[in-house]
Amino acid sequence: MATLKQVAAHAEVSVQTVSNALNAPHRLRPDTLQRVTKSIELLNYRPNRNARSLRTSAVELIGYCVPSWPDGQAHLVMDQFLHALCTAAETSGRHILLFTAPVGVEGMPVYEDLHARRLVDGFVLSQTETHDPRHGWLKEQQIPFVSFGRVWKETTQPGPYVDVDGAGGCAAAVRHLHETGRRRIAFLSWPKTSGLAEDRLSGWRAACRELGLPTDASLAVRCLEDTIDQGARATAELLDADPGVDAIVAISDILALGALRELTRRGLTAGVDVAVTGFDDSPLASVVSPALTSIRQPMDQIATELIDILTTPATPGVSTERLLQPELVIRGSSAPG
Amino acid sequence: MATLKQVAAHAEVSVQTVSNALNAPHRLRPDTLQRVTKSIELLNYRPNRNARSLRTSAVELIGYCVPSWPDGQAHLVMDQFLHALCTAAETSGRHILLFTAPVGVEGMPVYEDLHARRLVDGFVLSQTETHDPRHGWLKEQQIPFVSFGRVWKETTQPGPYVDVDGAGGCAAAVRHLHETGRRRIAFLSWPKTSGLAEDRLSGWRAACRELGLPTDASLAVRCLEDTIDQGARATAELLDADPGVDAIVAISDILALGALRELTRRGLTAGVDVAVTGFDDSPLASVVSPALTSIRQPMDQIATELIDILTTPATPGVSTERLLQPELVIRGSSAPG
DNA sequence: CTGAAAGCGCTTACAG
DNA sequence: CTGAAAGCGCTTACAG
Repeated sequence: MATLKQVAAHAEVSVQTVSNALNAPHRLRPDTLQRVTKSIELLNYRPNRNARSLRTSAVELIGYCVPSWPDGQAHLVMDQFLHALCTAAETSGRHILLFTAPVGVEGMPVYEDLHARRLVDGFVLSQTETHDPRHGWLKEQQIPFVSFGRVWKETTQPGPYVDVDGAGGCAAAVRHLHETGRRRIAFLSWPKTSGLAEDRLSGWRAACRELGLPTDASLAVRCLEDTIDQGARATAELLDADPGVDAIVAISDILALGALRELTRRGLTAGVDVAVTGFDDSPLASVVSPALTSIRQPMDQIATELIDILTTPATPGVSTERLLQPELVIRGSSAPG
Repeated sequence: MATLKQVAAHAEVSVQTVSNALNAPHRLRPDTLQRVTKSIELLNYRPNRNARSLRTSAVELIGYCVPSWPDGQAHLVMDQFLHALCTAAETSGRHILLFTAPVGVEGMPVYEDLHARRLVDGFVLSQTETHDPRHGWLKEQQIPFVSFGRVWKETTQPGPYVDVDGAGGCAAAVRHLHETGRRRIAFLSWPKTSGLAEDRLSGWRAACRELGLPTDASLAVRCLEDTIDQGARATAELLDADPGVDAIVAISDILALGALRELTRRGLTAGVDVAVTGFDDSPLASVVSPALTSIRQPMDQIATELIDILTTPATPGVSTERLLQPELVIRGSSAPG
């Protein structure tokens, strides 16, 4: 493995000059630069990142805690997110370091340790929970971070974030359903304790009101778990109580799949008799039949913004609170043919 | 941020002694050790990993290339795998570094670069393909790696691997179905070009023969894509051609879900009229109704073995080719009630 | 059991 | 535009 020193000897310049050739090429005379570059290639030289990091005290590594899930709960878009995050990090010359940590405040010593030992420069948080304690903790410790997702039920956000406008997404789904002739649109939701659920629900309610559609309490159903069974059961209750329902906006693809199953069981055709939409545009959406209309989070953009915020020094006038618009992907479950 | 030097000054010993307190505590007199330990805690000292790595030229980081998937293809157990891999790495004092790379041999410069710049000590490969070029390339470059999955259609494996006995898993599924009274067991597979598919298929065939069950060519159906639609279509063809089929072993959970859908469509009850099994025990398996019997890969053990092989110096007599047995998780789709 | 010293491979003021 | 030198924070023979 060649070192700076060897390259310098080979090119007959000082190590400083080789370093400059790599990090500030404009400082070299073109002929010197070319000579040095040639030696670098010839010796197949690669700067040792550890030496560099030791000197600059920047490791160009970003920590991300791999979520762990209760049994049967899937994170169907995690591979999309990780891929996007990784790509965005690489575009800025960085990489993602994965780690595990206990949920909540118990996990914070792990974050602190990784940062103190200089394994990472900062963190990307996700799976933000209502009253998530991590953000405030990291802020207090002055450890750099950015959050994918707002901290719900806080008056002010405890740090920079990127998030998707769930209310906007659900409102767009309602408008699409209205345009295609639906007039009694139900909402399949999660428990009230979820800030995420309340956000999305509010989008459904606002859009329905705007369009003069009903928003009876009975049209908004809560599922305790994010499973197909729960989605199917809630749909059954909904249709039993109110046979006039002609569309269902589900807060997740999984619940939407449950709705589709219940429709099939009743001999109804999704997209014809009752329209259904999901959320996340997970791989499942395009794999069922009819394919599921779903609200897609712009993963690449999310990842780019996260890395941008984390790696750009705070600039007055540049907001570090960014709300992105999701995209409604229309398929057969809401628009047959 | 405290340094070794500061801790040494505080404890009134040399830096060497502090270093020993951390890395070889048995070398210190108990009272010295205690004094040093106290100073470490008091100053909240954490060794700088970059300095250590520069000195020892080991970064304790393992590279893993995040797979990217064609649209609609999900990797439903990737989060389980990553979580297990991360945990196993941490148990050995290491971490996972994520990166992206082009598929096949085009990606190799990325691997080489990461290793040359000392961002990682070695690699864990997965998503092994038939005639995968990566293994041989890394071996030639003497870059440490271990593979999750054999390289199919090679006579000898080009390096250490951990894999799951797909044939054994499918054979276990067949035996379970036979025990519960099934006598005409079909197999839902992928194209012949997939070594993985041939392995699993061979287990189905061997177990059927052993039990005196039919293995007609018409009982083994190929699906071109791993989608629910394809699984449903193949199941329809199968049942049309051979109404006597009373069980289906599917090579993936997705295809199994397709089979379940087709059974429902025909008014048949999965687990009663026709038994169905899947592969991977993905989160989907427990989310459908009836829940899906599936062949579970032992992710924690896989991850532990991978990290063990990668971090243990080659020892004569210790095999670095490890084939693990999957576990059949029995649910309603093959055993109602 | 403990200490003084060299060196891992870089970057960066500073001087010429 | 280029070079000599210090130093980032560790580990590790070596000597006492």
